[in-house]
Amino acid sequence: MNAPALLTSTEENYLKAVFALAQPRIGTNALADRVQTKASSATDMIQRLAEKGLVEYERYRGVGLTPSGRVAAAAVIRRHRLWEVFLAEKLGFGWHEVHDLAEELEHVQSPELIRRLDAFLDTPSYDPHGDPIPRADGTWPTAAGIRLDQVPVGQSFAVAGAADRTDELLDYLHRVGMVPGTEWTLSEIVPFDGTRTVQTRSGRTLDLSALAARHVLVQPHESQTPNA
Amino acid sequence: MNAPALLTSTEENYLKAVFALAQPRIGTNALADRVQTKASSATDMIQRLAEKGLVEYERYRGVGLTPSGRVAAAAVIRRHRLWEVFLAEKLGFGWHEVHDLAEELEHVQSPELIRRLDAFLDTPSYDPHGDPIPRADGTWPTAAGIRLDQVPVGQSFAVAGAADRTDELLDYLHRVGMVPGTEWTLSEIVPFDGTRTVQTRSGRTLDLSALAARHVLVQPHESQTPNA
DNA sequence: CTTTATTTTTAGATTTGTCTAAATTTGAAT
DNA sequence: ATTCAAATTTAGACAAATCTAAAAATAAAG
Ligand SMILES: [Mn+2]
Ligand SMILES: [Mn+2]
Ligand SMILES: [Mn+2]
Ligand SMILES: [Mn+2]
Repeated sequence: MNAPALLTSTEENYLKAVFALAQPRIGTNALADRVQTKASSATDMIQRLAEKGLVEYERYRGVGLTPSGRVAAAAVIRRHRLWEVFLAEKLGFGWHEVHDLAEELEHVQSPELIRRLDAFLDTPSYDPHGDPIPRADGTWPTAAGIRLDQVPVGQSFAVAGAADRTDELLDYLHRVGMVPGTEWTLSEIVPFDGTRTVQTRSGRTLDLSALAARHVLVQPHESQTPNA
Repeated sequence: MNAPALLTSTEENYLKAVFALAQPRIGTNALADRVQTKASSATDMIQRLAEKGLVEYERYRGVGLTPSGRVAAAAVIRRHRLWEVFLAEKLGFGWHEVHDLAEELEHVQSPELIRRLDAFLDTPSYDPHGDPIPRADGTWPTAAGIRLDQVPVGQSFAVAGAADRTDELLDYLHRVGMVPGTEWTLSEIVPFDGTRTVQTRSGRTLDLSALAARHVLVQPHESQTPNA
């Protein structure tokens, strides 16, 4: 049971990609796509990770994480998301800007650094995108919320996160002010196309397409049933 | 006048080493020593940096920085020392622990990150070791202080830094409480061997060898000439 | 001035991560 | 069953960074 050998930044990036995409396995092309490389390179790396016991790999059949691979991936994701919280909360970056920076910071190797960063940030459970931050013991907080398209009319809620990390989505939500922590009430659902109208306490209203609503995660408040 | 091409972590580490050691030139062995590698590897890297115009290199004659090499080195040192301040001030690391972590963090490439980190730390002028932090415009604050062995008896002062970064020195000073920001008065110099006795306002005294005194940088207060 | 010791550079090999192009395998469609 | 297209793997090459061992230049002694 020797301590897990240190991984390179590249290996860590591949592990995260396998974690994100494997259900329970993922093919070489999709993986290569995710880590911005070619399928042949992905095959190479997968074979090396398989020898280290981090992924289980069967030729032509795809790749998945082993238990120890899952542990390693969770550690990287923990670092990534803690840095994202730091960048957003302490340095004032927008949620659409933090990912690329965290992608580099996550590879700085030091358990003590992460312990102290975690404490400095008051042990957050979710990152600025609403994604759960694995705990130091490897367990995961439960998902941050439900999708806005599943909220009934009249319900008020706080924005908890976004369902994916594309720049288009994050920039849009940032621009219209639907960022984590803001408070809204769903005032209408247009039957024709599912468009949602939401409003702030101060009365500002905003229309969201059904597609957009499907990509916003929210935390509903206890329902103040309008009239009993 | 294209923007300076991005440098690898390794190139940045070599540049810092040349900056630290070249006065005005440094040999391959000393350089290799500093970056923990072999002379042959250092030669390779130097030749590549020379082609990029960052060092001036003459075979068998040693290597020094060009003006643009000095600019690049200052930028790396700025990042390194800002991260050191962050680690010490915000995360509570001791001054003897911050260097190795900063050695990694300094390579994260993002001008905006450094701008915001600098502001978050209130634009510090010195790092936890008392070394000056190059400003965003590339200029340098003046040195933090004078050596303790040059302070006269009766003089009070604040510890500003250490004259080198060896673990032995930093651990020792940390253990006896002579860390940056602490206040002392020099009460005696033993004529025989130059031992210094210093004391805190609360009366705690501490003896420092002449050797140790030579490695502590201090900021003297205006002299309260004991009796006019 | 020669010889010797030191420093520095080259030559050749290795590891990591990547690429293109060619060869295999798989799975789906006739 | 054949044929075909897509996915995947191999083969071979390359750049970055490193190493060891051998060659070359410089500096120091004699
Ligand atoms: Mn990354
Ligand atoms: Mn995130
Ligand atoms: Mn470094
Ligand atoms: Mn320092």
